[in-house]
Amino acid sequence: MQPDDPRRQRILAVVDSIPPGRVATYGQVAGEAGLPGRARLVGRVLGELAGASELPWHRVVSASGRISTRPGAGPQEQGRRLRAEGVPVLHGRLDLRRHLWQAGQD
DNA sequence: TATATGACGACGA
DNA sequence: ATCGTCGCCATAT
Repeated sequence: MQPDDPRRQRILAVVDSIPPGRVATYGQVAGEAGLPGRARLVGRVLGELAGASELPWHRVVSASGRISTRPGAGPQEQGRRLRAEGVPVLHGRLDLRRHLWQAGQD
Protein backbone atom coordinates (compact mmCIF):
# COMPACT_ATOMS: atom_id res chain seq x y z
CA MET A 1 0.00 0.00 0.00
CA GLN A 2 1.76 3.13 -1.27
CA PRO A 3 1.60 6.39 0.77
CA ASP A 4 -0.24 8.04 -2.09
CA ASP A 5 -2.69 5.20 -2.63
CA PRO A 6 -6.10 6.87 -3.12
CA ARG A 7 -7.78 4.35 -0.83
CA ARG A 8 -5.42 5.29 1.95
CA GLN A 9 -5.97 8.99 1.28
CA ARG A 10 -9.74 8.60 1.56
CA ILE A 11 -9.54 6.51 4.71
CA LEU A 12 -7.33 9.07 6.45
CA ALA A 13 -9.59 11.91 5.31
CA VAL A 14 -12.60 10.20 6.90
CA VAL A 15 -10.76 9.54 10.16
CA ASP A 16 -9.72 13.17 10.24
CA SER A 17 -13.36 14.21 10.02
CA ILE A 18 -14.52 12.34 13.13
CA PRO A 19 -15.38 15.04 15.70
CA PRO A 20 -14.02 15.05 19.28
CA GLY A 21 -16.06 13.09 21.78
CA ARG A 22 -17.41 10.77 19.09
CA VAL A 23 -16.21 7.48 17.71
CA ALA A 24 -16.57 5.59 14.43
CA THR A 25 -16.20 1.88 13.74
CA TYR A 26 -13.64 0.47 11.29
CA GLY A 27 -16.44 -0.65 9.02
CA GLN A 28 -18.11 2.73 9.18
CA VAL A 29 -14.88 4.48 8.18
CA ALA A 30 -14.43 2.03 5.33
CA GLY A 31 -17.94 2.71 4.06
CA GLU A 32 -17.56 6.46 4.28
CA ALA A 33 -14.31 6.14 2.35
CA GLY A 34 -16.10 4.36 -0.46
CA LEU A 35 -14.67 0.97 0.51
CA PRO A 36 -17.62 -1.00 1.92
CA GLY A 37 -16.68 -4.29 3.54
CA ARG A 38 -13.02 -3.39 3.93
CA ALA A 39 -12.85 -2.77 7.66
CA ARG A 40 -9.57 -4.68 7.87
CA LEU A 41 -7.99 -2.32 5.41
CA VAL A 42 -8.84 0.57 7.73
CA GLY A 43 -7.17 -1.18 10.66
CA ARG A 44 -4.17 -1.88 8.50
CA VAL A 45 -3.79 1.76 7.45
CA LEU A 46 -4.17 3.02 11.01
CA GLY A 47 -1.55 0.56 12.14
CA GLU A 48 0.93 2.04 9.72
CA LEU A 49 0.48 5.48 11.25
CA ALA A 50 2.35 4.20 14.32
CA GLY A 51 1.35 7.28 16.29
CA ALA A 52 3.39 9.59 14.07
CA SER A 53 0.30 11.50 13.07
CA GLU A 54 -2.02 14.31 14.12
CA LEU A 55 -5.01 12.29 13.02
CA PRO A 56 -7.59 11.27 15.66
CA TRP A 57 -6.89 7.54 15.16
CA HIS A 58 -8.08 6.92 18.73
CA ARG A 59 -11.67 7.65 17.66
CA VAL A 60 -11.86 4.43 15.64
CA VAL A 61 -13.12 1.37 17.50
CA SER A 62 -14.55 -2.05 16.65
CA ALA A 63 -18.21 -2.57 15.72
CA SER A 64 -18.72 -4.17 19.15
CA GLY A 65 -17.77 -0.94 20.88
CA ARG A 66 -14.41 -2.23 22.02
CA ILE A 67 -10.90 -0.94 21.67
CA SER A 68 -9.15 -3.42 19.41
CA THR A 69 -6.25 -5.20 21.06
CA ARG A 70 -2.77 -4.98 19.59
CA PRO A 71 0.78 -5.34 20.92
CA GLY A 72 2.19 -2.39 22.82
CA ALA A 73 0.60 0.44 24.79
CA GLY A 74 -1.70 1.48 21.96
CA PRO A 75 -4.98 0.30 23.47
CA GLN A 76 -4.28 1.94 26.81
CA GLU A 77 -3.31 5.19 25.12
CA GLN A 78 -6.48 5.09 23.04
CA GLY A 79 -8.61 4.69 26.15
CA ARG A 80 -6.74 7.55 27.80
CA ARG A 81 -7.36 9.87 24.86
CA LEU A 82 -11.02 8.98 24.60
CA ARG A 83 -11.68 9.55 28.28
CA ALA A 84 -9.82 12.85 27.96
CA GLU A 85 -12.44 14.05 25.49
CA GLY A 86 -15.41 12.82 27.45
CA VAL A 87 -15.93 9.25 26.26
CA PRO A 88 -16.12 6.83 29.19
CA VAL A 89 -14.10 3.68 28.55
CA LEU A 90 -14.43 0.80 31.00
CA HIS A 91 -12.55 -2.45 30.57
CA GLY A 92 -11.70 -1.46 27.01
CA ARG A 93 -15.34 -0.91 26.16
CA LEU A 94 -17.51 2.12 25.50
CA ASP A 95 -21.16 2.82 24.74
CA LEU A 96 -21.56 3.05 20.97
CA ARG A 97 -25.25 3.90 21.33
CA ARG A 98 -24.17 7.06 23.05
CA HIS A 99 -20.99 8.04 21.20
CA LEU A 100 -21.16 6.65 17.69
CA TRP A 101 -20.45 9.32 15.10
CA GLN A 102 -23.40 10.05 12.80
CA ALA A 103 -21.55 10.82 9.58
CA GLY A 104 -22.64 13.91 7.73
CA GLN A 105 -24.29 15.43 10.75
CA ASP A 106 -21.92 18.09 12.05
C1' DT B 1 2.73 -20.02 -6.55
C1' DA B 2 1.02 -21.04 -1.69
C1' DT B 3 0.01 -20.19 3.19
C1' DA B 4 -0.39 -17.52 7.23
C1' DT B 5 -1.64 -13.47 9.56
C1' DG B 6 -3.98 -9.46 11.01
C1' DA B 7 -6.23 -2.05 14.91
C1' DC B 8 -12.53 -6.24 11.18
C1' DG B 9 -17.38 -7.74 10.82
C1' DA B 10 -21.70 -10.38 9.83
C1' DC B 11 -24.00 -14.59 11.15
C1' DG B 12 -25.57 -18.79 13.09
C1' DA B 13 -25.52 -21.97 17.03
C1' DA C 1 -23.40 -12.79 25.84
C1' DT C 2 -19.76 -15.85 23.67
C1' DC C 3 -17.66 -18.69 20.21
C1' DG C 4 -16.66 -20.59 15.49
C1' DT C 5 -16.66 -19.85 10.74
C1' DC C 6 -16.27 -17.40 6.76
C1' DG C 7 -15.54 -13.31 3.72
C1' DC C 8 -12.34 -9.70 3.06
C1' DC C 9 -7.49 -8.36 1.10
C1' DA C 10 -2.67 -6.31 1.69
C1' DT C 11 1.81 -8.19 3.39
C1' DA C 12 5.11 -11.32 4.91
C1' DT C 13 7.46 -15.63 4.49
